[in-house]
Amino acid sequence: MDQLKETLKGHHLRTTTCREDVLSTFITKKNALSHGDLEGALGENYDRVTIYRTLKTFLEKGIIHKVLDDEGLRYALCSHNCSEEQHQHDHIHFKCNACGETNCLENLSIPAVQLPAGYKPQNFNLLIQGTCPKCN
Amino acid sequence: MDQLKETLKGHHLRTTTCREDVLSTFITKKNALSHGDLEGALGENYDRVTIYRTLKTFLEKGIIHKVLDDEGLRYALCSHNCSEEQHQHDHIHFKCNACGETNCLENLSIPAVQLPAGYKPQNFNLLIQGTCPKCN
DNA sequence: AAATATTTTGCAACGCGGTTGCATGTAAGT
DNA sequence: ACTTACATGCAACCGCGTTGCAAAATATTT
Repeated sequence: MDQLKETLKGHHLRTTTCREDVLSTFITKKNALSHGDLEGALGENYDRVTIYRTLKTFLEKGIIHKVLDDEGLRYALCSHNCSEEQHQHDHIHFKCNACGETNCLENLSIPAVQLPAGYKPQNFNLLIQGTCPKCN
Repeated sequence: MDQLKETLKGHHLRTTTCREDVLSTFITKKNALSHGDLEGALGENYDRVTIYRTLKTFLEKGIIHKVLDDEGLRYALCSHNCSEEQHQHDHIHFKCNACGETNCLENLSIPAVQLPAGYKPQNFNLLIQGTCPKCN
């Protein structure tokens, strides 16, 4: 059975060509994508709104996660298989100021931070900006 | 001489009532503010556009900085006197999921992260979400 | 294989956040 | 007080994202 269909079914989603194409785009381009990126790649075939809705359902089902950015929202594949119930919440992303790409740094964990008394942290989001290996 | 006027002059800005009021709002409310927050507080007196432009100039002059958020852009006062040339770039912000407030954690420094080879970091932005002391 | 129930898509329209152009008003230097 | 340079208000506009609804596609049942 097709890999894409399998992933969609695993998250209790009907397989449609739009969902397959969006998922496929996330897999081949590995960096974080904005709605505009996807519209640029697939906009000929699908309506803007459909892409928005696809992103929304993928978010809800735990297939992708939001990526914080200083200039707009992006999305990236969840590494460990997240589901609707359980979600891996800590992320480190690196944004290259030269090429503009944002990538997840999967294997890093966020070091402990000494919070002042009374603060109860639930999840962490670290955005590091600089120059990536390709642009050095 | 007035504190507000002095700060504005220090950053080479003309003193206008709008700038004084926006700056004053940032000082009294201590948390990060969105444009909407400011419009709610001062909207009777000033045009939306003027508030946008005030935020933009404050950003450029180093009086405030952007605060990343999962649902929209906010701004907060720069702690150490930043200027147009020099800017303190590392920030830790805590967003309370209960009351919705976002605050800068000024005295913390971001712990070192072991980046893969080739990545050259320039600045760090850490967003921690959870529950703040007031909402515990 | 055909019929049904359910979900997804496309289209149009809308709302919100933010920006730009331009004429008027205001602050600061002489 | 006069002048110059900058700041404001207004109107219009753009882009991102959402919603309602009818038509199309998917999955399920017989």
